[in-house]
Amino acid sequence: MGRKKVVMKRIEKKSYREVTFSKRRNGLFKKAQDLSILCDAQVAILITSSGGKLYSSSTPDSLVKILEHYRSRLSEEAAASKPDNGAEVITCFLSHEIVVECNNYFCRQLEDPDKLSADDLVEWEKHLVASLTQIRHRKNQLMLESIKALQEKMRSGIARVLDYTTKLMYVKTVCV
Amino acid sequence: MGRKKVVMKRIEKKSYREVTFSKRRNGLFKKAQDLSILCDAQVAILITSSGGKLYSSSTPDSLVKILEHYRSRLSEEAAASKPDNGAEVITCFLSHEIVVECNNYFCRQLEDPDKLSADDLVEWEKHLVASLTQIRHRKNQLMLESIKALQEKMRSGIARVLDYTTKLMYVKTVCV
DNA sequence: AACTATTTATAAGA
DNA sequence: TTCTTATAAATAGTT
Repeated sequence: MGRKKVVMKRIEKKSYREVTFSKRRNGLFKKAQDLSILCDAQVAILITSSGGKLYSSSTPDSLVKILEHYRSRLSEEAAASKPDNGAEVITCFLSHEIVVECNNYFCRQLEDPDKLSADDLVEWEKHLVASLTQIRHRKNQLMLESIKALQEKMRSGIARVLDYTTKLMYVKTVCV
Repeated sequence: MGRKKVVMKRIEKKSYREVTFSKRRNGLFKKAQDLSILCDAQVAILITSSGGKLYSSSTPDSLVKILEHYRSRLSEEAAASKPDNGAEVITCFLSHEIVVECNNYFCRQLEDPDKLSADDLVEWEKHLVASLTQIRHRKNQLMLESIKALQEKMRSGIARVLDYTTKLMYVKTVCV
């Protein structure tokens, strides 16, 4: 959008590059805000210039909120019986599992590069979705088991103490 | 840019809103990429739709770095005052982003199969390993914290019971 | 998912 | 730097 069509390539001259950076950065932020208003979405943009300066279109809080939202969605299935740090732990575990699968898949592709077709990508997507479902299911199972085990531990621990106490009190009562 | 000038206000009709969201989201991502190429900048965008779906785009391999940078700043600022939820949130997001990048990477390879060189693969592997290490580290940290918290809970629970028992026994002893 | 009339963004010039 | 303006690019409404 200008007097001439721009070639998509790094602008070599520093002063031109900086002017364009400033203009387009503002344009991007404006478009982000429009999108946010029109479509009722939350948008966060982070930019680092080649000089290392950091620009952001949203307040730090809003970025955290967006990420927070994402996290709560990830662990929403566990929301009902959420222990202190359990959700975070298992969320990270889940991510770990995906990374491992990702890695394995990549290694398999390496062995046979011809296999990297569109059909394979579709399969890969299916695979990811299936894995996610499976992992979420397992995550829930593990969390519930973990919670039950801990509850049981606490209950039996306290029961033992109470039992001991009762006996002790009985003895005391009888003997005193 | 269209048949009519748009009023800057939430689009009420859901189907229109979704179409506009999709169009403008793509537009925003494209502009981000253009900015990145022309001005040699790193750009990361995070969007959550009103439906709660998460979208993100970033210049290759940069979102992780940008978020990492952001996270370290967040931790510095929050270190003195409040416990840092942002770090955890972003750690989880990082994991998500790895999956997205994996996907994106595959897509990029598809477009230009010649690019699938040994060097690229080595770089990618390094990247994955680094992410994995980071996530494992965080996972361990969180698990340890979780275990400590639970141990503390059990200890204090049993301590309360013992304390109560001691008092009860004292009363019994005194009164009987 | 395409198309196209318009609006919007912006490259170059002042 | 900021403004102006010709033109490229994005997209709202339509098909």
